[in-house]
Amino acid sequence: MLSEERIEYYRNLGLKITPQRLAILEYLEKHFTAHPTAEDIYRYVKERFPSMSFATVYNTLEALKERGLVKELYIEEGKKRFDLNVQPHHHFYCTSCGRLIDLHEGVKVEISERFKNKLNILEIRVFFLGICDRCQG
Amino acid sequence: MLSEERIEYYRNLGLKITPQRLAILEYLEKHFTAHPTAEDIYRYVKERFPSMSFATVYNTLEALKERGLVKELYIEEGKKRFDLNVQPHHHFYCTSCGRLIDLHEGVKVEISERFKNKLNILEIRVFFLGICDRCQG
DNA sequence: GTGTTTGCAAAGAATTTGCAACGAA
DNA sequence: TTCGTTGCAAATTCTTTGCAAACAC
Repeated sequence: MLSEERIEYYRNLGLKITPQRLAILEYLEKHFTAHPTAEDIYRYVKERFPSMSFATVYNTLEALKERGLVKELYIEEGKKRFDLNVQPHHHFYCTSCGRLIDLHEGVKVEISERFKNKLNILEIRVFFLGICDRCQG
Repeated sequence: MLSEERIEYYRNLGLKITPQRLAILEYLEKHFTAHPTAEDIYRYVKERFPSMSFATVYNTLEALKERGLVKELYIEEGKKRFDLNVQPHHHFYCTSCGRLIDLHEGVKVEISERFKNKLNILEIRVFFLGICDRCQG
């Protein structure tokens, strides 16, 4: 359940707040680090809104993306994942279970002066592949 | 045109060398850093083999992947790109022109002990987004 | 009331699969 | 000869689009 302030926040960004959008936003806020696919969101929201269609999921996510509220990710699969966390951060992907883990600190990237001068780097994403703690031994 | 040694190398990996596969391998070797999509490869090879189908492109790439000769990449789009360069390296993606540039050196990643202990990291991929030299100014 | 959103169905893009004919070794 | 490959077409998966009815504001 989103607070009135939260709803107002989204409304002030120019989003018309429909019940469907509320449900999608609730899902995203509740599963902040889950990197859901459109399918994940659809399945969840469909329970409360049986008439919900994929078009609405994609429309809403597109509207959120335009306002900088979500980021699209393509991770080792031919489908989008949506990340409500738009703060720069990195990801660890478990090749065993497919889990995607956010890494906010403990990662530092150094770049040579040559690249810094040649390329205008706006964002750095580090993607780790390996076996997560749960899948080990 | 692939050399006999090169062809023998592929054959020794258990690949049956058909003319179609030769054309695909030639394309990949000639465009080593191009990160082509299946479509790119298809278009090129179709010129010499008008009967070429996407199924053959995908089949061949799958066979190459199984032998560790290509890597699949998903970069900011819902389609695969194929990288013949399987040596660990990083990528710069130009958000202006879509060009993907290989970075082999000048990039260093430091990880905290905590992550190193918790997660079994097998591969690190750094993905830079920004404006490439050609698109600046 | 106005303009946006919803949701259906259809279209589109990328990839995969089934299978008969073919061809490399 | 044998078994893997080719290539067509159909199926699948994911995403987008057109449009009339519904709804937020």
